[in-house]
Amino acid sequence: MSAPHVGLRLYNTLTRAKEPFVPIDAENVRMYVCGPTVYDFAHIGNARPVIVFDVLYRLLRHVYGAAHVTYVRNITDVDDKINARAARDFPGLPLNEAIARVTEATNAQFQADVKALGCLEPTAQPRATAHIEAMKAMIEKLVALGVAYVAEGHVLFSPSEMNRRKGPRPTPRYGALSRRPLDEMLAGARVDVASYKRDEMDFVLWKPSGEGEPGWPSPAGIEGLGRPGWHIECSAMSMAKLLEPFGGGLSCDDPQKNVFDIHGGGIDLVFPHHENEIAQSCCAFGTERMARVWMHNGFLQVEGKKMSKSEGNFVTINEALRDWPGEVLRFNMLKTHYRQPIDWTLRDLKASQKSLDDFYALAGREDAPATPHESVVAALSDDLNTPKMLAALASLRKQAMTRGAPQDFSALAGSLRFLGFLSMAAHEWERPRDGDATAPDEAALEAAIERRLAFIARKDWAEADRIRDELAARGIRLKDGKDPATGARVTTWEVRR
RNA sequence: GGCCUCGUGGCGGAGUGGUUACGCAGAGGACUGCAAAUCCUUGCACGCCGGUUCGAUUCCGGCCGAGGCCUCCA
Repeated sequence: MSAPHVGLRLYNTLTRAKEPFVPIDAENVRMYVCGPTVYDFAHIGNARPVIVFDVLYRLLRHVYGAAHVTYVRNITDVDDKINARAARDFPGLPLNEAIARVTEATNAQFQADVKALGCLEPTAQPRATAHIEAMKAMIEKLVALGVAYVAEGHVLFSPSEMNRRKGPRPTPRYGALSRRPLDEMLAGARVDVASYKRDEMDFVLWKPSGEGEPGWPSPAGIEGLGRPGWHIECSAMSMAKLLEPFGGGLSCDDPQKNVFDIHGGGIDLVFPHHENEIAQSCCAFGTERMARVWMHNGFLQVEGKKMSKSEGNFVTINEALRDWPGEVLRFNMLKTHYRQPIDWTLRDLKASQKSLDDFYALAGREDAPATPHESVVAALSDDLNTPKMLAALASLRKQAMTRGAPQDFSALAGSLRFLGFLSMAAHEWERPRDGDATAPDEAALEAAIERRLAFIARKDWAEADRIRDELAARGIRLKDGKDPATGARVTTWEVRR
């Protein structure tokens, strides 16, 4: 493995402070990020954590070695929203089949979307439906410990019971992550007051499935079929992928083995989802923490407004990819620090496109390995400061441009590749993408350029400009350059967005 | 009501107790038949009021303002 890295600092929501990152085991750095619920197209807001934690994944691989980082991003494929969607879209099919259609199609779309955004595949992408047994085992453990109880076919977790416990090992206070005292939550609670709950704040670990709902045999003590609550899914899947393969798990008494390094997600998940995950996992394992570092990305607005279907500014990744190369969306996302709110605007997208055009033109032909310059690593090591990283890239660009210096853009190219950019060949980037209705006939275009150059040679400016104007009307901009050796005019073109 | 984040130049967005990133846009220049592109140069800021300090945009307090979460949500 590479040398221990002392510079990485990450903001930890648990402590509300930037802290030096020290992995539990530098040979096995482990990160879990809450993934999508696959019931509909992912929107551009969903893309933010995917891109942000992809950058962190790349950084961790760089620091600790690619073979020493495990990145898990789950797929939630059991959820009442999925059921509703399946019933709506496939009314004629048996529900289980309809659900399978919805989750398969949505997941395939999601995978294609995030790949287009330049994201590496996580080490594992566990599906909830493949980990029902782990969830049940965890639920049974929580019931046995007395922090969860069975009522009317449900299993409920009791935060107040958790806070009453004084075991040999301290568990965190419920509410420690979101910093809200339990009694205050109760006072202002706007949660379902269901008859089977002992307490308003109790949340569901397992619920019974009625006719026409997906179901699995219930945990011990409950008859019939049921399905898991949302929160237990992540506790079980992180256990299955980040604890058990490394010697931890429900049968392991060593608390040290039942904590992983980083847990990420959107800031809206802090409460209740992550609070509940912590409650479940820490009680089940008798640990003080579920993960050492909790990271949360800020929200995204579109043109200054909260994205919503009623506002009509709801943008799916898929739609955005029709208008922009994935790398432009990725670049645009990284212009803002991940904890800040980001305003997604057309204006910024255009600027991002321009920046990438520039990078491709300068460094797109370099075949440098995907190794980041130290200045890029330094910027990212400061809590993923991507704006500072962009300044570092600008500096690399400037250094290479400096008059008299060799035109070596390999540091820039290597850094961009490391960050998931420059994945296309430069000439591919400059050409319109497949399916673009405005894609010109390149042969005809080259011929027109030749004709124009001929007119220029005769100083027939009127005819030469006429050709340029005609092309411009079709959205094609000509750029005249000089061959550095001969001084001859060299004309290139680009499609204006 | 509770918890949290943030207020930096036309815009985006870093950072710092004193020499004020970076990008886009703007201005001037070079180049060009004219443009575009490219290159060079360049103007513009730290919400308000106090305090600490030799000195604060940077630390502390207050105020004003914006946003988020507390319900499914990235």
